[in-house]
Amino acid sequence: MHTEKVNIAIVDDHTLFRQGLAHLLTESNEINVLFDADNGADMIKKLPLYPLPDVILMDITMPVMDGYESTKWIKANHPGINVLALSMFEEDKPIIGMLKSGAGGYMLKQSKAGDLVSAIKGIAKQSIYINELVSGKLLRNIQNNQPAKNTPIGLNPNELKFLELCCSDLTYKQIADMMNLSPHTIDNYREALFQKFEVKSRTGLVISALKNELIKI
Amino acid sequence: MHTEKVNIAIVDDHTLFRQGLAHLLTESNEINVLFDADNGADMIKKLPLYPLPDVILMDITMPVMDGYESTKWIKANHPGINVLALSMFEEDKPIIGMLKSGAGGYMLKQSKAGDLVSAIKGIAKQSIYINELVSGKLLRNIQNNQPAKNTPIGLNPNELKFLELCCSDLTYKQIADMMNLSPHTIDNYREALFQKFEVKSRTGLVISALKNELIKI
DNA sequence: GTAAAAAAAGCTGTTTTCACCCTATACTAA
DNA sequence: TTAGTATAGGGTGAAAACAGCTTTTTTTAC
Repeated sequence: MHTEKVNIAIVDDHTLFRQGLAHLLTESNEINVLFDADNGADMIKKLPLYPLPDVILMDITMPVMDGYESTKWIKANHPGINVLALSMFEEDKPIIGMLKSGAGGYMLKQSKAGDLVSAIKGIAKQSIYINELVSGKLLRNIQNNQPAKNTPIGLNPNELKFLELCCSDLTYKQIADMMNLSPHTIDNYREALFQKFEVKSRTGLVISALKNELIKI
Repeated sequence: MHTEKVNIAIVDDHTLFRQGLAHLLTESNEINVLFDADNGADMIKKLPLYPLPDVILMDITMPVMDGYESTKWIKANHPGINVLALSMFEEDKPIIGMLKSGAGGYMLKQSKAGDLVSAIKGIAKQSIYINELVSGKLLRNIQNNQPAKNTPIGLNPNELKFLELCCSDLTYKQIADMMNLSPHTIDNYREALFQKFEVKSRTGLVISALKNELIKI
Protein backbone atom coordinates (compact mmCIF):
# COMPACT_ATOMS: atom_id res chain seq x y z
CA MET A 1 0.00 0.00 0.00
CA HIS A 2 1.23 3.41 -0.91
CA THR A 3 0.22 6.71 0.64
CA GLU A 4 1.00 10.25 -0.41
CA LYS A 5 3.76 11.94 1.46
CA VAL A 6 2.64 14.53 3.98
CA ASN A 7 3.69 18.04 3.03
CA ILE A 8 4.84 20.09 5.96
CA ALA A 9 6.53 23.36 6.88
CA ILE A 10 8.67 24.02 9.94
CA VAL A 11 8.49 27.31 11.84
CA ASP A 12 11.19 27.68 14.49
CA ASP A 13 13.78 30.32 15.24
CA HIS A 14 16.60 27.83 15.92
CA THR A 15 18.09 27.36 12.49
CA LEU A 16 20.12 24.27 13.31
CA PHE A 17 17.24 22.50 14.97
CA ARG A 18 14.97 23.40 12.09
CA GLN A 19 17.30 22.12 9.43
CA GLY A 20 18.30 19.03 11.36
CA LEU A 21 14.66 18.19 11.85
CA ALA A 22 13.95 18.74 8.16
CA HIS A 23 16.63 16.21 7.22
CA LEU A 24 15.47 13.74 9.82
CA LEU A 25 11.88 13.87 8.67
CA THR A 26 12.76 13.73 5.00
CA GLU A 27 14.68 10.53 5.65
CA SER A 28 11.54 8.85 6.92
CA ASN A 29 10.26 8.88 3.33
CA GLU A 30 6.78 9.67 4.52
CA ILE A 31 7.18 13.39 4.95
CA ASN A 32 8.11 16.13 2.55
CA VAL A 33 9.39 19.39 4.01
CA LEU A 34 8.25 22.17 1.70
CA PHE A 35 9.97 25.05 3.48
CA ASP A 36 10.96 26.34 6.83
CA ALA A 37 10.72 29.76 8.49
CA ASP A 38 12.30 31.74 11.27
CA ASN A 39 9.06 32.95 12.83
CA GLY A 40 5.42 33.65 12.05
CA ALA A 41 6.07 36.72 9.94
CA ASP A 42 8.64 34.83 7.88
CA MET A 43 6.15 32.00 7.46
CA ILE A 44 3.45 34.35 6.17
CA LYS A 45 5.92 35.73 3.66
CA LYS A 46 7.01 32.29 2.41
CA LEU A 47 3.62 30.59 2.39
CA PRO A 48 2.52 31.89 -1.05
CA LEU A 49 5.77 30.70 -2.66
CA TYR A 50 5.07 26.97 -2.16
CA PRO A 51 2.14 24.57 -2.35
CA LEU A 52 0.04 24.79 0.81
CA PRO A 53 1.42 22.42 3.45
CA ASP A 54 -0.81 19.83 5.12
CA VAL A 55 0.79 20.40 8.48
CA ILE A 56 2.92 23.13 10.02
CA LEU A 57 5.27 22.30 12.87
CA MET A 58 5.17 25.36 15.09
CA ASP A 59 7.53 26.46 17.82
CA ILE A 60 6.15 28.74 20.52
CA THR A 61 8.81 31.21 21.58
CA MET A 62 10.02 33.07 18.51
CA PRO A 63 10.96 36.68 17.86
CA VAL A 64 8.71 39.07 15.90
CA MET A 65 5.65 36.80 15.75
CA ASP A 66 5.34 33.94 18.22
CA GLY A 67 3.65 30.56 17.93
CA TYR A 68 0.34 31.65 19.41
CA GLU A 69 -0.11 34.53 16.99
CA SER A 70 1.16 32.51 14.06
CA THR A 71 -1.24 29.67 14.79
CA LYS A 72 -4.18 32.06 15.07
CA TRP A 73 -3.18 33.60 11.75
CA ILE A 74 -3.01 30.20 10.08
CA LYS A 75 -6.42 29.12 11.36
CA ALA A 76 -7.91 32.46 10.33
CA ASN A 77 -6.38 32.51 6.86
CA HIS A 78 -5.83 28.84 5.99
CA PRO A 79 -8.13 26.84 8.25
CA GLY A 80 -7.35 23.71 6.23
CA ILE A 81 -3.74 23.66 7.38
CA ASN A 82 -3.19 21.72 10.60
CA VAL A 83 -0.80 23.12 13.14
CA LEU A 84 1.24 20.79 15.33
CA ALA A 85 2.87 22.65 18.19
CA LEU A 86 6.44 21.55 18.84
CA SER A 87 8.06 22.90 21.95
CA MET A 88 10.41 22.17 24.83
CA PHE A 89 7.81 23.22 27.40
CA GLU A 90 5.58 20.71 29.05
CA GLU A 91 3.81 23.15 31.37
CA ASP A 92 0.07 23.55 31.25
CA LYS A 93 0.08 27.13 30.08
CA PRO A 94 1.86 26.87 26.74
CA ILE A 95 0.07 23.62 25.91
CA ILE A 96 -3.40 24.94 26.63
CA GLY A 97 -2.48 28.24 24.99
CA MET A 98 -1.37 26.67 21.74
CA LEU A 99 -4.41 24.42 21.59
CA LYS A 100 -6.69 27.37 22.24
CA SER A 101 -4.92 29.26 19.51
CA GLY A 102 -5.94 26.51 17.16
CA ALA A 103 -3.19 23.91 17.19
CA GLY A 104 -4.45 20.38 16.62
CA GLY A 105 -1.75 18.74 18.69
CA TYR A 106 1.28 19.32 20.86
CA MET A 107 4.58 17.45 20.81
CA LEU A 108 7.70 17.88 22.88
CA LYS A 109 11.01 18.49 21.18
CA GLN A 110 12.42 15.70 23.30
CA SER A 111 10.11 13.20 21.57
CA LYS A 112 11.46 10.34 19.49
CA ALA A 113 11.57 10.89 15.73
CA GLY A 114 9.21 8.00 15.13
CA ASP A 115 6.61 9.46 17.47
CA LEU A 116 6.82 12.80 15.75
CA VAL A 117 6.32 11.17 12.37
CA SER A 118 3.25 9.36 13.70
CA ALA A 119 1.90 12.59 15.11
CA ILE A 120 2.40 14.39 11.80
CA LYS A 121 0.70 11.62 9.89
CA GLY A 122 -2.10 11.48 12.43
CA ILE A 123 -2.77 15.17 12.38
CA ALA A 124 -2.66 15.29 8.59
CA LYS A 125 -5.36 12.66 8.40
CA GLN A 126 -7.59 13.50 11.33
CA SER A 127 -6.82 17.17 12.02
CA ILE A 128 -6.13 16.41 15.64
CA TYR A 129 -3.54 14.36 17.46
CA ILE A 130 -3.87 14.04 21.20
CA ASN A 131 -1.31 12.19 23.24
CA GLU A 132 -1.06 11.39 26.92
CA LEU A 133 0.82 14.60 27.62
CA VAL A 134 -1.97 16.73 26.32
CA SER A 135 -5.14 14.90 27.28
CA GLY A 136 -4.70 15.18 31.02
CA LYS A 137 -4.00 18.88 30.82
CA LEU A 138 -7.01 19.40 28.60
CA LEU A 139 -9.23 17.67 31.11
CA ARG A 140 -7.89 19.58 34.08
CA ASN A 141 -8.29 22.78 32.11
CA ILE A 142 -11.99 22.41 31.49
CA GLN A 143 -12.59 21.10 35.00
CA ASN A 144 -10.93 24.14 36.56
CA ASN A 145 -12.40 26.52 34.04
CA GLN A 146 -15.73 26.72 35.82
CA PRO A 147 -14.83 28.28 39.15
CA ALA A 148 -17.95 29.95 40.49
CA LYS A 149 -20.20 28.10 38.11
CA ASN A 150 -21.72 25.47 40.35
CA THR A 151 -22.93 27.97 42.93
CA PRO A 152 -26.64 27.78 42.39
CA ILE A 153 -27.90 31.25 43.16
CA GLY A 154 -31.31 31.33 44.81
CA LEU A 155 -33.63 33.74 43.08
CA ASN A 156 -37.28 34.22 43.89
CA PRO A 157 -39.79 34.43 41.04
CA ASN A 158 -39.90 38.21 41.06
CA GLU A 159 -36.13 38.53 40.96
CA LEU A 160 -36.01 36.09 38.09
CA LYS A 161 -38.69 38.01 36.20
CA PHE A 162 -36.78 41.22 36.83
CA LEU A 163 -33.58 39.57 35.64
CA GLU A 164 -35.26 38.54 32.41
CA LEU A 165 -36.53 42.05 31.77
CA CYS A 166 -33.06 43.38 32.56
CA CYS A 167 -31.75 41.52 29.52
CA SER A 168 -33.25 44.07 27.17
CA ASP A 169 -33.15 47.67 26.03
CA LEU A 170 -35.67 48.68 28.70
CA THR A 171 -34.92 51.20 31.45
CA TYR A 172 -35.58 50.27 35.08
CA LYS A 173 -38.54 52.67 35.01
CA GLN A 174 -40.08 50.72 32.15
CA ILE A 175 -39.36 47.44 33.90
CA ALA A 176 -41.07 48.75 37.04
CA ASP A 177 -44.16 49.61 34.98
CA MET A 178 -44.21 46.18 33.36
CA MET A 179 -44.00 44.46 36.72
CA ASN A 180 -46.50 46.85 38.32
CA LEU A 181 -44.02 47.74 41.03
CA SER A 182 -42.52 50.98 42.25
CA PRO A 183 -39.14 51.90 40.77
CA HIS A 184 -37.85 51.80 44.33
CA THR A 185 -38.82 48.19 44.69
CA ILE A 186 -37.05 47.48 41.44
CA ASP A 187 -34.07 49.20 43.05
CA ASN A 188 -34.14 46.63 45.82
CA TYR A 189 -34.13 43.78 43.34
CA ARG A 190 -31.23 45.34 41.51
CA GLU A 191 -29.21 45.75 44.71
CA ALA A 192 -29.95 42.21 45.80
CA LEU A 193 -28.92 40.76 42.45
CA PHE A 194 -25.78 42.88 42.26
CA GLN A 195 -24.74 41.42 45.58
CA LYS A 196 -25.63 37.85 44.70
CA PHE A 197 -23.79 38.03 41.40
CA GLU A 198 -20.97 40.19 42.71
CA VAL A 199 -21.25 42.75 39.94
CA LYS A 200 -21.43 46.52 39.85
CA SER A 201 -23.44 47.23 36.71
CA ARG A 202 -26.50 46.07 34.85
CA THR A 203 -24.30 44.86 32.03
CA GLY A 204 -22.29 42.72 34.43
CA LEU A 205 -25.53 41.35 35.80
CA VAL A 206 -26.77 40.39 32.35
CA ILE A 207 -23.51 38.69 31.45
CA SER A 208 -23.49 36.72 34.70
CA ALA A 209 -27.08 35.66 34.27
CA LEU A 210 -26.30 34.37 30.78
CA LYS A 211 -23.14 32.61 31.89
CA ASN A 212 -25.02 30.88 34.66
CA GLU A 213 -27.70 29.94 32.18
CA LEU A 214 -30.39 31.54 34.29
CA ILE A 215 -31.57 33.49 31.28
CA LYS A 216 -31.75 32.45 27.66
CA ILE A 217 -31.70 34.85 24.75
CA MET B 1 3.09 -10.15 39.42
CA HIS B 2 0.01 -9.58 41.51
CA THR B 3 -2.02 -6.40 41.84
CA GLU B 4 -4.86 -5.56 44.19
CA LYS B 5 -8.31 -5.80 42.76
CA VAL B 6 -9.94 -2.49 41.97
CA ASN B 7 -12.96 -1.77 44.18
CA ILE B 8 -15.82 -0.16 42.31
CA ALA B 9 -19.47 0.80 42.63
CA ILE B 10 -22.01 0.99 39.83
CA VAL B 11 -24.64 3.73 39.70
CA ASP B 12 -27.28 3.19 37.01
CA ASP B 13 -31.05 3.07 37.04
CA HIS B 14 -31.29 0.05 34.73
CA THR B 15 -31.23 -2.80 37.18
CA LEU B 16 -30.58 -5.55 34.67
CA PHE B 17 -27.74 -3.71 33.02
CA ARG B 18 -26.25 -2.89 36.41
CA GLN B 19 -26.34 -6.44 37.65
CA GLY B 20 -25.21 -7.93 34.39
CA LEU B 21 -22.28 -5.57 34.31
CA ALA B 22 -21.40 -6.41 37.91
CA HIS B 23 -21.20 -10.12 37.04
CA LEU B 24 -19.22 -9.44 33.91
CA LEU B 25 -16.66 -7.31 35.70
CA THR B 26 -16.36 -9.67 38.63
CA GLU B 27 -15.52 -12.48 36.24
CA SER B 28 -12.49 -10.55 35.03
CA ASN B 29 -10.90 -11.27 38.41
CA GLU B 30 -9.37 -7.81 38.45
CA ILE B 31 -12.38 -5.91 39.68
CA ASN B 32 -14.44 -6.17 42.81
CA VAL B 33 -17.93 -4.67 42.75
CA LEU B 34 -18.68 -3.39 46.25
CA PHE B 35 -22.23 -2.29 45.65
CA ASP B 36 -24.56 -0.80 43.11
CA ALA B 37 -27.17 1.94 43.26
CA ASP B 38 -30.23 3.15 41.42
CA ASN B 39 -29.27 6.80 41.26
CA GLY B 40 -27.18 9.44 43.02
CA ALA B 41 -29.35 9.66 46.09
CA ASP B 42 -29.28 5.89 46.51
CA MET B 43 -25.51 5.97 46.09
CA ILE B 44 -25.10 8.59 48.84
CA LYS B 45 -27.21 6.42 51.14
CA LYS B 46 -25.22 3.25 50.44
CA LEU B 47 -21.72 4.75 50.39
CA PRO B 48 -21.19 4.68 54.20
CA LEU B 49 -22.18 1.00 54.37
CA TYR B 50 -19.17 -0.28 52.41
CA PRO B 51 -15.45 0.44 52.10
CA LEU B 52 -14.85 3.49 49.89
CA PRO B 53 -14.65 2.40 46.24
CA ASP B 54 -11.67 3.36 44.08
CA VAL B 55 -13.87 4.02 41.09
CA ILE B 56 -17.56 4.66 40.54
CA LEU B 57 -19.14 3.81 37.20
CA MET B 58 -21.73 6.52 36.68
CA ASP B 59 -24.67 6.64 34.31
CA ILE B 60 -25.96 10.08 33.27
CA THR B 61 -29.71 9.95 32.93
CA MET B 62 -31.20 8.73 36.18
CA PRO B 63 -34.26 9.70 38.19
CA VAL B 64 -34.04 11.72 41.43
CA MET B 65 -30.35 12.61 41.15
CA ASP B 66 -28.63 12.39 37.79
CA GLY B 67 -25.04 11.67 36.84
CA TYR B 68 -23.92 15.28 36.71
CA GLU B 69 -25.17 16.06 40.21
CA SER B 70 -23.95 12.76 41.59
CA THR B 71 -20.48 13.27 40.18
CA LYS B 72 -20.28 16.78 41.61
CA TRP B 73 -21.34 15.43 44.97
CA ILE B 74 -18.68 12.73 44.88
CA LYS B 75 -15.89 15.17 43.96
CA ALA B 76 -17.07 17.57 46.68
CA ASN B 77 -17.37 14.94 49.41
CA HIS B 78 -14.94 12.20 48.40
CA PRO B 79 -12.47 13.76 46.00
CA GLY B 80 -10.32 10.64 46.18
CA ILE B 81 -12.93 8.53 44.43
CA ASN B 82 -12.61 8.52 40.65
CA VAL B 83 -15.74 8.71 38.57
CA LEU B 84 -15.90 6.97 35.21
CA ALA B 85 -18.92 8.10 33.22
CA LEU B 86 -20.67 5.24 31.45
CA SER B 87 -23.37 6.22 29.02
CA MET B 88 -25.02 5.44 25.72
CA PHE B 89 -24.58 8.99 24.49
CA GLU B 90 -21.66 9.96 22.36
CA GLU B 91 -22.70 13.57 21.82
CA ASP B 92 -20.45 16.42 22.84
CA LYS B 93 -22.76 17.82 25.46
CA PRO B 94 -23.06 14.92 27.90
CA ILE B 95 -19.38 14.07 27.51
CA ILE B 96 -18.16 17.57 28.18
CA GLY B 97 -20.78 17.96 30.89
CA MET B 98 -19.72 14.86 32.80
CA LEU B 99 -16.05 15.76 32.54
CA LYS B 100 -16.78 19.26 33.76
CA SER B 101 -18.72 17.81 36.63
CA GLY B 102 -15.57 16.00 37.65
CA ALA B 103 -15.56 12.64 35.89
CA GLY B 104 -12.07 11.41 35.08
CA GLY B 105 -13.15 9.53 31.98
CA TYR B 106 -16.05 8.64 29.75
CA MET B 107 -16.91 5.26 28.26
CA LEU B 108 -19.74 4.18 26.02
CA LYS B 109 -22.04 1.37 27.09
CA GLN B 110 -21.43 -0.17 23.70
CA SER B 111 -17.73 -0.63 24.57
CA LYS B 112 -16.16 -4.07 24.80
CA ALA B 113 -15.82 -5.51 28.29
CA GLY B 114 -12.06 -5.67 27.98
CA ASP B 115 -11.86 -1.99 27.15
CA LEU B 116 -14.01 -1.10 30.11
CA VAL B 117 -11.80 -3.14 32.42
CA SER B 118 -8.74 -1.31 31.07
CA ALA B 119 -10.44 2.01 31.59
CA ILE B 120 -11.37 1.16 35.15
CA LYS B 121 -7.84 0.02 35.92
CA GLY B 122 -6.42 3.08 34.22
CA ILE B 123 -8.58 5.52 36.06
CA ALA B 124 -7.94 3.81 39.39
CA LYS B 125 -4.22 4.25 38.92
CA GLN B 126 -3.95 7.60 37.20
CA SER B 127 -7.22 9.32 38.10
CA ILE B 128 -7.93 10.03 34.48
CA TYR B 129 -8.58 7.90 31.45
CA ILE B 130 -8.92 9.63 28.13
CA ASN B 131 -9.73 7.72 24.99
CA GLU B 132 -10.10 8.77 21.37
CA LEU B 133 -13.80 9.46 21.81
CA VAL B 134 -13.17 12.03 24.48
CA SER B 135 -9.95 13.72 23.48
CA GLY B 136 -11.20 15.24 20.25
CA LYS B 137 -14.29 16.63 21.93
CA LEU B 138 -12.21 18.11 24.70
CA LEU B 139 -10.01 19.88 22.21
CA ARG B 140 -12.87 21.24 20.18
CA ASN B 141 -14.51 22.39 23.38
CA ILE B 142 -11.66 24.59 24.50
CA GLN B 143 -11.06 25.85 20.99
CA ASN B 144 -14.67 26.93 20.51
CA ASN B 145 -14.95 28.23 24.01
CA GLN B 146 -13.86 31.73 23.24
CA PRO B 147 -13.52 33.89 20.19
CA ALA B 148 -15.85 33.98 17.25
CA LYS B 149 -13.71 35.98 14.91
CA ASN B 150 -16.15 36.42 12.06
CA THR B 151 -17.33 39.93 11.32
CA PRO B 152 -20.47 39.51 9.24
CA ILE B 153 -21.69 43.10 9.56
CA GLY B 154 -19.56 46.16 9.17
CA LEU B 155 -17.64 46.53 12.37
CA ASN B 156 -14.06 47.66 12.25
CA PRO B 157 -11.54 45.96 14.56
CA ASN B 158 -11.75 48.72 17.14
CA GLU B 159 -15.51 48.63 17.29
CA LEU B 160 -15.38 44.88 17.69
CA LYS B 161 -12.83 45.16 20.46
CA PHE B 162 -15.00 47.79 22.14
CA LEU B 163 -18.03 45.55 21.79
CA GLU B 164 -16.19 42.71 23.48
CA LEU B 165 -15.16 44.89 26.38
CA CYS B 166 -18.72 46.17 26.63
CA CYS B 167 -19.84 42.67 27.55
CA SER B 168 -18.46 43.00 31.04
CA ASP B 169 -18.77 44.85 34.31
CA LEU B 170 -16.36 47.53 33.12
CA THR B 171 -17.34 51.20 32.83
CA TYR B 172 -16.73 53.07 29.59
CA LYS B 173 -13.92 54.92 31.33
CA GLN B 174 -12.20 51.64 32.13
CA ILE B 175 -12.76 50.41 28.60
CA ALA B 176 -11.21 53.60 27.26
CA ASP B 177 -8.15 53.01 29.43
CA MET B 178 -7.85 49.42 28.28
CA MET B 179 -8.00 50.46 24.65
CA ASN B 180 -5.68 53.42 25.21
CA LEU B 181 -8.28 55.79 23.83
CA SER B 182 -10.01 58.87 25.15
CA PRO B 183 -13.43 58.33 26.71
CA HIS B 184 -14.74 60.67 24.03
CA THR B 185 -13.60 58.34 21.32
CA ILE B 186 -15.28 55.50 23.11
CA ASP B 187 -18.38 57.69 23.06
CA ASN B 188 -18.16 57.78 19.28
CA TYR B 189 -17.94 54.00 19.08
CA ARG B 190 -20.91 53.65 21.37
CA GLU B 191 -23.01 56.03 19.28
CA ALA B 192 -22.02 54.25 16.10
CA LEU B 193 -22.88 50.82 17.50
CA PHE B 194 -26.15 52.04 19.00
CA GLN B 195 -27.15 53.16 15.53
CA LYS B 196 -26.00 50.00 13.79
CA PHE B 197 -27.78 47.78 16.27
CA GLU B 198 -30.77 50.10 16.71
CA VAL B 199 -30.61 50.10 20.49
CA LYS B 200 -30.70 52.77 23.13
CA SER B 201 -28.67 51.27 25.96
CA ARG B 202 -25.50 49.36 26.62
CA THR B 203 -27.54 46.40 27.80
CA GLY B 204 -29.45 46.35 24.53
CA LEU B 205 -26.16 46.48 22.70
CA VAL B 206 -24.77 43.51 24.60
CA ILE B 207 -27.89 41.46 24.02
CA SER B 208 -27.84 42.23 20.29
CA ALA B 209 -24.17 41.38 20.00
CA LEU B 210 -24.77 38.04 21.68
CA LYS B 211 -27.85 37.28 19.60
CA ASN B 212 -25.88 38.01 16.44
CA GLU B 213 -23.09 35.80 17.75
CA LEU B 214 -20.57 38.56 17.31
CA ILE B 215 -19.44 37.99 20.85
CA LYS B 216 -19.16 34.75 22.79
CA ILE B 217 -19.26 34.57 26.55
C1' DG C 1 1.34 68.59 -1.45
C1' DT C 2 -3.27 69.23 -0.68
C1' DA C 3 -8.13 68.11 -0.18
C1' DA C 4 -11.36 64.93 1.44
C1' DA C 5 -12.50 61.39 4.57
C1' DA C 6 -12.13 58.97 8.69
C1' DA C 7 -10.77 58.54 13.35
C1' DA C 8 -10.00 60.59 17.67
C1' DA C 9 -10.97 64.00 21.05
C1' DG C 10 -13.56 67.73 23.12
C1' DC C 11 -17.67 70.23 25.12
C1' DT C 12 -22.30 70.65 27.24
C1' DG C 13 -26.23 69.05 28.73
C1' DT C 14 -29.96 65.46 30.18
C1' DT C 15 -31.32 60.98 31.69
C1' DT C 16 -30.43 56.74 33.81
C1' DT C 17 -28.11 54.05 36.84
C1' DC C 18 -26.09 53.19 41.12
C1' DA C 19 -25.24 53.49 46.29
C1' DC C 20 -26.89 54.22 50.70
C1' DC C 21 -29.88 56.04 53.72
C1' DC C 22 -34.73 54.92 55.52
C1' DT C 23 -40.03 53.05 56.85
C1' DA C 24 -43.99 49.80 56.77
C1' DT C 25 -46.19 45.45 56.47
C1' DA C 26 -46.66 40.66 57.00
C1' DC C 27 -45.26 36.27 57.94
C1' DT C 28 -42.34 32.95 60.96
C1' DA C 29 -40.14 31.07 64.79
C1' DA C 30 -38.21 31.03 69.38
C1' DT D 1 -44.48 38.57 72.80
C1' DT D 2 -40.71 39.68 70.35
C1' DA D 3 -37.17 39.13 67.36
C1' DG D 4 -36.05 37.92 62.74
C1' DT D 5 -36.79 38.02 57.85
C1' DA D 6 -38.79 38.67 53.40
C1' DT D 7 -41.12 42.01 50.62
C1' DA D 8 -42.69 46.60 49.10
C1' DG D 9 -41.89 51.37 49.04
C1' DG D 10 -39.43 56.11 49.79
C1' DG D 11 -35.63 59.90 49.20
C1' DT D 12 -31.13 61.88 47.99
C1' DG D 13 -26.74 62.56 45.85
C1' DA D 14 -23.08 60.98 42.94
C1' DA D 15 -21.52 58.51 39.05
C1' DA D 16 -22.22 56.67 34.75
C1' DA D 17 -24.53 56.50 30.56
C1' DC D 18 -26.59 58.83 26.83
C1' DA D 19 -27.26 62.62 23.04
C1' DG D 20 -25.79 66.02 19.95
C1' DC D 21 -22.57 68.87 18.05
C1' DT D 22 -17.74 70.87 17.25
C1' DT D 23 -12.77 70.59 16.60
C1' DT D 24 -8.33 68.44 15.97
C1' DT D 25 -5.48 64.83 14.20
C1' DT D 26 -4.46 61.13 11.15
C1' DT D 27 -5.16 58.61 6.91
C1' DT D 28 -6.06 58.24 2.31
C1' DA D 29 -6.61 59.61 -2.32
C1' DC D 30 -5.78 62.56 -5.99
